[in-house]
Amino acid sequence: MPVELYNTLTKRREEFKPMAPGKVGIYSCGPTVYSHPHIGNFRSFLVADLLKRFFEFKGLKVTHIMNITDVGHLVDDADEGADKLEETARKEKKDPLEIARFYTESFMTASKLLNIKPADVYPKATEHIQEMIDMVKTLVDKGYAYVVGGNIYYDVTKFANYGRLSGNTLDDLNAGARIELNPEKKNPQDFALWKHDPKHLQQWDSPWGRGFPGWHIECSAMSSKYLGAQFDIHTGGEDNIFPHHECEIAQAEGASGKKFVHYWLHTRFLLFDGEKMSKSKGNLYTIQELIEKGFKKNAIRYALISSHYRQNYNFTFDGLKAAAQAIDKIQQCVFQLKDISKNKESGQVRKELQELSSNCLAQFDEALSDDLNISKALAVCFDFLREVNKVDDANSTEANALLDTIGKIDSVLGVLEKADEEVPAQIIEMAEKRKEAKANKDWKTADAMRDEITAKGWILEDTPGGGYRIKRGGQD
RNA sequence: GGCGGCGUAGCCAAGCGGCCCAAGGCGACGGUUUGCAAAACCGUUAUUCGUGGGUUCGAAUCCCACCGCCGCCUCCA
Repeated sequence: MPVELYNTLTKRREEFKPMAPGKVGIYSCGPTVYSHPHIGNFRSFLVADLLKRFFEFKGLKVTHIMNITDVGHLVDDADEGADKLEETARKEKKDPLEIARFYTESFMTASKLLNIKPADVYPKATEHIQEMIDMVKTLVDKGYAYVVGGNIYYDVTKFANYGRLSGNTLDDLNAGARIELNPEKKNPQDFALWKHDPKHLQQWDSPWGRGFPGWHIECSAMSSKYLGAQFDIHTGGEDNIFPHHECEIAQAEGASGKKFVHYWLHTRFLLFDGEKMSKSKGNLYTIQELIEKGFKKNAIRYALISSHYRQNYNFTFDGLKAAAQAIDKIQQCVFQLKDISKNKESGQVRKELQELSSNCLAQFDEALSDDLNISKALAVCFDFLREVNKVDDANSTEANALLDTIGKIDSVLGVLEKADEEVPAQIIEMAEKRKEAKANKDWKTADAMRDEITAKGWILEDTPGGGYRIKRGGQD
């Protein structure tokens, strides 16, 4: 089944053809580590994760690179030299690298909580200064860039395709006229490749004196290093389209003379309660904060991946609760199947169940192949679950086969708990007491036990065979 | 000012010319089941897709206008 993806570069859906058969190279714009990444950042990272897991589901070998920006981006294009990382460093009176390390750790922790598969390499900008200098040198040598004092600028008029990704033209950009004129630049749209500013905390030696790299060069340099001058897919948030990715293309293609990236995927912004997320509105939640509020980590993951990546998703606490319910629906089915798998005889897998599984997987594949149509894919998943729940005479072999199918789906979704949650001995004791009371038809004691378990934050459900399932209580 | 996206049930969200009197999830209501619950299953919950026109044998899907929301053009996933 061929995969179709919407390519920002061509502004249409295209069949995905990897450069090397069976292999995919993906570069994702990662976090700038001057603060805790929030749910919006993670939506974009989760889209990359979903894409990667889906390719792996289809049997492709994925090489995934995600950069860690530990050199701050400039706040503006004027010569102020203040950047976010530096700002935080000055405010917290810490070394920029110390800040970067702290927030990188925060990012990694949250990624793990969200069950994001680690990238193969997380290159740090500060560890690739030499690669950036080399690329800048090439651009100067080839005439794409010019030196003014200790600063290097990219001359956008030298790169014919500048604006192709974003749809901007130089004329339109000039009409925007929100750019402060910098007398050093030949054209207002020229962007910095290397900057000189003695006030800057992070400085490196270069052929043009001490300074620091411009905003965009790190991604061009690092992606080329780890994936080659040409690679398959580049992902990021919609805000990256311009100027960041536009400039990346100009740099990489200027330096190599080859087409840089074949497919550009951009994730649309997340809204919170219908509003743009921003610091002033106080709705920039981090993953850790949501977990502290009592929401489950897999519900956060589900909520963030459950709508199409090219659509604004309105993130709400109610949505998070709905997500938790949806996951429990899957989890419940898994629980029943495991129960059957343990307690029933083995046997043949009926043809109709084989077909149920293979149809489900084929439709799931088809849905995601359709530009990652996750809504359709989830619908397939729940339709399958309904059919499975109707089967009341499965043998253990069949249960295992169905579990295997759910496992394959979850290898992409990544929302199921790997192991059954550790239930405290005290709770199990109460559940056993209830079981005994039930056997004696002592409903009063049985109900009291169940209430007590509920009060302790757990939920006890009876199963038809006289057994029970204990699960974590809801959030809030 | 330039470029782009969106508006589908109480909420989230597919569908993008006939299979649609429109998937799926959450919620609600009724039923089966259960000691009672929960879960599961069955059924109900949009004859209608922001509004008004048009094209077409046929439109949620195409065109036009209008209204509303959002994003980018400036650090931002």
